[in-house]
Amino acid sequence: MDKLSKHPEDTRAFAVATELRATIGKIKRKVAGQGSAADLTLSQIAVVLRLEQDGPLTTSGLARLESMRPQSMASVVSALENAGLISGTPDPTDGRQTLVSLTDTARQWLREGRAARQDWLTRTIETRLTPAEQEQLMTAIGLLKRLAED
Amino acid sequence: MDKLSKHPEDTRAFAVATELRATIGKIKRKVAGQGSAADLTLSQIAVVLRLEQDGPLTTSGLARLESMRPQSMASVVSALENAGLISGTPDPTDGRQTLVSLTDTARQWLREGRAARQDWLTRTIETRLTPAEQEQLMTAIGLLKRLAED
DNA sequence: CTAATATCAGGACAACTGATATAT
DNA sequence: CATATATCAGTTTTCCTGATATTA
Repeated sequence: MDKLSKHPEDTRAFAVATELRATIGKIKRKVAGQGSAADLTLSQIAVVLRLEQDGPLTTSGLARLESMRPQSMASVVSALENAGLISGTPDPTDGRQTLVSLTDTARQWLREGRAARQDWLTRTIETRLTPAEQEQLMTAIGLLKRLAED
Repeated sequence: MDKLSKHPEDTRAFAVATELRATIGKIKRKVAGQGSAADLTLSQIAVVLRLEQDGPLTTSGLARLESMRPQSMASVVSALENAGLISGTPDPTDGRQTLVSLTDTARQWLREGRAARQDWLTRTIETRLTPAEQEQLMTAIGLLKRLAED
């Protein structure tokens, strides 16, 4: 086979990957630099969102789903617990596990989008992108999620 | 005005922002976890790309363009210098400044996409997205860049 | 005994802030 | 003197690895 010779698709994917890497880095810095939504980190927001979609999970389960070590997830979870957004209850059938779930505070926060107007990223998406472009971006986020799986 | 009442667009932008935050965090961890392209960090790749597009720049100029402190950019620049991808020459007209530019090695690296086939992100984009989806993603990256400016 | 979960301890990295020296 | 650049030093944040206890 000539798998080692140049393929146009290869270079295209490389260009997309390179641009993506550079842009993700910059956005992440921007977001971290601003106060951001209710002062949650990217990982913390990911956990809240995950619990909303999938229901109660253990720390290890969350770690697997978010491509993170259980020890790292533990600190994210404890930060959210201190913020009153999640609470853990021991699993009655398995003494090792602690099931983590959203508090009513967290659900209300999500439902009302309370932090939306103070959130730099939300404001920027609102002001710099047309509604059509916002939908385009949401579709692309679906593609990014696919890349992040496995 | 009723700017404080609920606007459907607000919640939509907030949803996009929340999904984007969560997904960016996960992708960044994935990319950092794998070896990645020639073992450059996201910031380092952003700098190489920036120099390719805009030509030689000072450390402070790069910091401004990438939304980073000059001190932080300095360490990125020195890492790239050690890797032989950029070189700095003192500005003859302004003794304070050092102009940073790409080496031939870096240009060749970009031109050939040499690291493409060992690069996790490139491989994943190739295998998990159709060519049409890759173009869709590239378009969305343009939108993300717009968000990251200013 | 093996596997999975949680947790404690220490470390690496990339960004930050503050302070200082130098050149314009 | 005011401004801009570069750099030194210390800190924070987020994630990592390694080791240990506990439960299934």
